[in-house]
Amino acid sequence: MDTPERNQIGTPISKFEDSPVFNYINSLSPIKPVKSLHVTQTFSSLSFASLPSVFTSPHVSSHRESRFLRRHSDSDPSKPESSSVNGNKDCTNEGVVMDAAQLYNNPVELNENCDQVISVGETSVEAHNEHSKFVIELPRTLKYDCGSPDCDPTPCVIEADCTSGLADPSIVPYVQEASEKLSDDEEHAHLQGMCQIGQKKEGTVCDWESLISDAADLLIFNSPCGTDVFKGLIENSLEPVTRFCTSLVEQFPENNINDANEMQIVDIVSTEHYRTEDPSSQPLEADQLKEMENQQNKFANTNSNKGVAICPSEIKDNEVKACTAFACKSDFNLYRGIRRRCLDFEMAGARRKNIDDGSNCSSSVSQFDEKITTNDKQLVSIKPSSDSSRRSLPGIGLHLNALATTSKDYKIIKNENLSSGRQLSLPNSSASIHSPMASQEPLHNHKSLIPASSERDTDATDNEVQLLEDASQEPTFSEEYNQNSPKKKRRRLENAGEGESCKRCNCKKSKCLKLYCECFAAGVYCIEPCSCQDCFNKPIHEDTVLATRKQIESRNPLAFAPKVIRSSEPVPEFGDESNKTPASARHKRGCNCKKSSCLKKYCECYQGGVGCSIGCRCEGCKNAFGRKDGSAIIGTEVEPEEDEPEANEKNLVERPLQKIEIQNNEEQTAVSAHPITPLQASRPLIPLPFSSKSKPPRSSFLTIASSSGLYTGQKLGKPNILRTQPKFEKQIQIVTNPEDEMPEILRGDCSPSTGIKTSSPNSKRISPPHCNMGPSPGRRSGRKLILQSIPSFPSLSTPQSHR
DNA sequence: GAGTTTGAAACT
DNA sequence: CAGTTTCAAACTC
Repeated sequence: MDTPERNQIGTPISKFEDSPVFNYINSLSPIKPVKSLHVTQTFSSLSFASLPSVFTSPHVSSHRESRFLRRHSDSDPSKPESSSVNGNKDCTNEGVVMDAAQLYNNPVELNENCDQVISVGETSVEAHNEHSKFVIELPRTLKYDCGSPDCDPTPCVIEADCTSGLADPSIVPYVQEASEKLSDDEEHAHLQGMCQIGQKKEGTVCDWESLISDAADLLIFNSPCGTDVFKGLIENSLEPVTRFCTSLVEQFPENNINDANEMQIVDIVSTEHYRTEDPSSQPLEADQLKEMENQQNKFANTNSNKGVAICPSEIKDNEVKACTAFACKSDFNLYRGIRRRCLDFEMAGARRKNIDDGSNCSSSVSQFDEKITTNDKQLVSIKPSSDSSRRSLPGIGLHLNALATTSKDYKIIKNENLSSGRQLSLPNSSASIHSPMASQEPLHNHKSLIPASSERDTDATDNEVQLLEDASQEPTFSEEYNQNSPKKKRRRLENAGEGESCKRCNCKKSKCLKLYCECFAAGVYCIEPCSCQDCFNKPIHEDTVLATRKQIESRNPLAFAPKVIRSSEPVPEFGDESNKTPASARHKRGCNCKKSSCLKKYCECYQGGVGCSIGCRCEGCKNAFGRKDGSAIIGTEVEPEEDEPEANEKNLVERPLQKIEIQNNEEQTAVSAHPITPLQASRPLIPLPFSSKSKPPRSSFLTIASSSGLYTGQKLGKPNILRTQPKFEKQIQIVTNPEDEMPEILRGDCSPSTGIKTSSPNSKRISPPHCNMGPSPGRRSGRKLILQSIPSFPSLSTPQSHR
């Protein structure tokens, strides 16, 4: 896959185009393969190398051009572009797309990137090469500068999205408040900018198509909703997306009520996603969603005329996505997972800073949190009132796992199991903004929610509401949750096992402040299901947690990085091995098993669903996923349960991209419904291999996948922030192909299982800090992009994959 | 449910 | 860096 891919890239796109699947996909959505490619690229921004390749491929370029051309043409007629204005618009539109991708990589950057994006978009029409540049540039911009002047306007998009995330009617007021509270004018400026942009957008009806197309892309990325959902959602969501900015702008200044309505509508969209993802999700939401849908339909009709978009729904949903915004529902989970870990602590720290500093970022972050919280409340009980309390909550700093990030996720989480969900969210404003991580913060707030939900998925709604309320009232809610006896927790975990990857810890001596603690290692706060004793891994002890984290990180910067790294590309070093070993992913440091033969979960490699690599020091390795010696598991050696997954993965890897793409599309569509893919991609990776039996991999493993978006996968089972691998796994087994496909994409990023091997198992090197995203430059990045960005669109993936 | 095994994490 | 201890999950009964 690796080396050949690029070469293949050169292969005529026609191949794919010709494929029935490709045609089918095209027919399904307005989105053109080009876009998907584009998007993916953007997402993959992380991987620079890959991008170029993409660009190089005629296929991609052509698509892009077509896409951009359309936009421009559309936009142009409708609106005479004033450079600045148009730029903003473009940014918003493209920015959205970009955002999704970026979000993964660097949510924060998105804002800044907007300008670039805009330029890119324009340039793209002229020359795709520029796009490549653009993509490349993104990473550069990654470092978020709150102060960056350029960013302010464009960034608004992202921020707006985030704020829009507040979209929930209840949230709106909060958002406004937050905006008001924001010490920095910048945020206001952003909001205003967004508003302006949104207005501009409104002004241009023509833009809709372009927007829609963009939105479609976004949608795709965001949620791989089932085809049905996808169609419907896309239509709805797209509009909302485009509207999104405008609505936000307008709404803020104008009426909350109106906004609320719109927001609801938007929410509906998001909720739909949730539904798709987790049917079991909160009943309340379901009802609400229905209502929302109805309203939405009405609203859409009315709005369509107005031209005002209400993307808030997406925003809302995306909140978790938060920043990632629309992008990638499917992906969000994965990305989250990945980032989550890396970011979590950092974010937390950042967050603190923000809080302390009261910097703009912080404000924004806080807003997110609040918004999120509000959303959650709404979701659960729809009680905004608690916000104030939450704000006061000390623990805010911790971010929930990325998983929970999106509002959807929240819902899901609630439904599924929050247990895993709570990550220590990063407080950083940037973080919040950035990625799903941002959403995580909210999670933190949601902690109460999470725990409740975690335990009782089914009952979640009522309980959740109460919990939420309680939480709002009591800062320490998390502790309360812990009440459960450890055994119970374990049981839960076990039971949840499938759905919740999130296992909860049972620490007795570590106070949950060491890596021994799965929760802590995963960057998540301990919750109810945890049976830990003397736990300090709670929002209440945020400071302690952060300090400890820093300490640990100082010792080992990668301590919180995902243990299993899956790269689409084979790691250069391990190239040979990669070939040998079937598993695409590798354990960061490699295992050291001596008695388990790497056939039990004692083995982190096995647990992670990855094969052992050269880096492993294991003795008598029989890892079903891939032996240290290089014997591939692929077909032959597999353990019954695991084997299948692996085989699938392998197959997937080897399978023609087309298939994968197709599947991906399906999955996406389905995925929207099923978080699975994302999750899988993210955490699930590891878990996947495990049979349904296999418990969800530990957080650490999950991390990679999870961080990224892992979560998505969880939808299937339970959305918990951390992982709901079990379901995931099941799905995987069932749908092996689809998953694999997704995973590949994901893998490219992180997923352990299929990904081509990337990281060397051996040493820690693995995940760079960015880590999650795309550890290795070059191809990986490319793939990652694909996966993350939009797994969905085949076209994208296929071309690359063929490469 | 209790106890054992295992290997990572932490410590020296 | 290597060896030892600590720890909690995974596993067994």
